[in-house]
Amino acid sequence: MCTRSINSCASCCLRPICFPAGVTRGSSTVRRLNVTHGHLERGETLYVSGQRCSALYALRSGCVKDVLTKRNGVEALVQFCLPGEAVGLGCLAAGRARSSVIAVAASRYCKISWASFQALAREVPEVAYELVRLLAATVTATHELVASVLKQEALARVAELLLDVSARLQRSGLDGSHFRLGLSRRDIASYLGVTIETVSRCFTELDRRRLIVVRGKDLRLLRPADLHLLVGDG
Amino acid sequence: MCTRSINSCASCCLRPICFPAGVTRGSSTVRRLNVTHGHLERGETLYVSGQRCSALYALRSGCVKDVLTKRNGVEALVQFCLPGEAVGLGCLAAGRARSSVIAVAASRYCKISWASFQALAREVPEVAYELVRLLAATVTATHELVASVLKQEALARVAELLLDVSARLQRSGLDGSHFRLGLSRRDIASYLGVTIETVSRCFTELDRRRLIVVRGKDLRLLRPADLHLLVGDG
DNA sequence: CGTGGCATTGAAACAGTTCAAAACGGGTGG
DNA sequence: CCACCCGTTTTGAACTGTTTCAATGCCACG
Repeated sequence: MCTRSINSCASCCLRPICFPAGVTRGSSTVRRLNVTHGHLERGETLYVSGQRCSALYALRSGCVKDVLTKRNGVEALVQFCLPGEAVGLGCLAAGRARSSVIAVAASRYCKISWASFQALAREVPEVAYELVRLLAATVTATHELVASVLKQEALARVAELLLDVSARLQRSGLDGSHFRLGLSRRDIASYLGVTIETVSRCFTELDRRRLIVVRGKDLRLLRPADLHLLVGDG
Repeated sequence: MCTRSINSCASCCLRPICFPAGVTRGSSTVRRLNVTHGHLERGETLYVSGQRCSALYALRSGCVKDVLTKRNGVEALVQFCLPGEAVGLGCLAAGRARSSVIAVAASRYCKISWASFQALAREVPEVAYELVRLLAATVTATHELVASVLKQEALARVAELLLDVSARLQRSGLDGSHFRLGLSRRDIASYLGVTIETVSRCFTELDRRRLIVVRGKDLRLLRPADLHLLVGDG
């Protein structure tokens, strides 16, 4: 991941919004959404916590992380996005971002302003329902991942993360068995709730067991079935 | 909590949907939503995983838990709802529930079918945006709680849970400093990703430190400020 | 008044953290 | 193009918190 790119809207999760099913007006709906494009270099931010922000973003390529800073200054990586995925839907809650979105690799994205979205939704109610569906899916996906991660040991947490990334890449039509994970060990550690040393040891152990091949950030899943076994997905 | 009840729609999180701001048609909108009521005895289910289900639910009283069962049979409590909160919004993603909702105390609820919701949303687009807002708020709240819980030790996790419950009860106009937590130790342990023994020891320890008073499921928060200190909300 | 589920407590085993040091890797400047 | 340097990653060893296993206590219910 994070080096790959989706090359069409076909596998983008905002597709149901840009190209609502049953609306045969061709590209007229997407044109009315005023989709703008942008790109971020590694380390640049899409928006930062506290900033006014109401828009839909979809990642076209690269990888961004969603970082939450607590009052005591502790940072936590709460989410990361791969090509084809929606970014930072949480900011729709208050119109003000509660977390910062930072590129961990050079990235390109699409942006739909909330005003444009509303304008289209007024004429085509289905697009609003699609957004509801997308958000609900985000909720369930988060719940499932958390439930899995929270009650497993470190090795299984790392395996879970890899399988999650793999499945998400495949959903976007990318290679799920061999990818570059832009997140640093620190990012992964924060996301999984363990220390960077533990993450490193887990990668080493999974490699030693021949379940994956680790070469820095380049990863190859050798035996996904055994990884699933490890995380208890039987 | 869980014995209390909200006695009006004023503090219900579906209020913006049932009574959209700016719509002065009085109760006509809520009437068109065909809100139905129901109640559950302790242990009864609102719906179970796999069941067709597309509706908005709001809890009026009691307490329900949202349980996710993995393929290997392991269950995880991914969420629980207090009076005034929306239940199981995740099922809107696929129209089929991926988790089961079970009452941990006798509960009453309101139900709005998806069809009724759509019918109203077609005329009053704002209600769709309100649902989007509600879902987005769920996403951020989940992220914040997970980020907090995942990287803290057991004692802080329990403290975090208590503060979360307290804040949510207050948001619904209920007493946030003295409540009955319907969840069993097993439920809490599952939710926090620790064992029941650890949960028990944490309650004992918080009681010993005079931060809370524990009498079974009846809890009293004595020094919320110190609890916040403990979880790093300084 | 027993019975069974739930909660608490204790002691030993273990996984993960912490602290410290060495190895690696990517970028810069000579 | 190589040497150097900084930040990141890996590895090691001691320590800490959590789990595990086992026993006891408690309360509701039949």
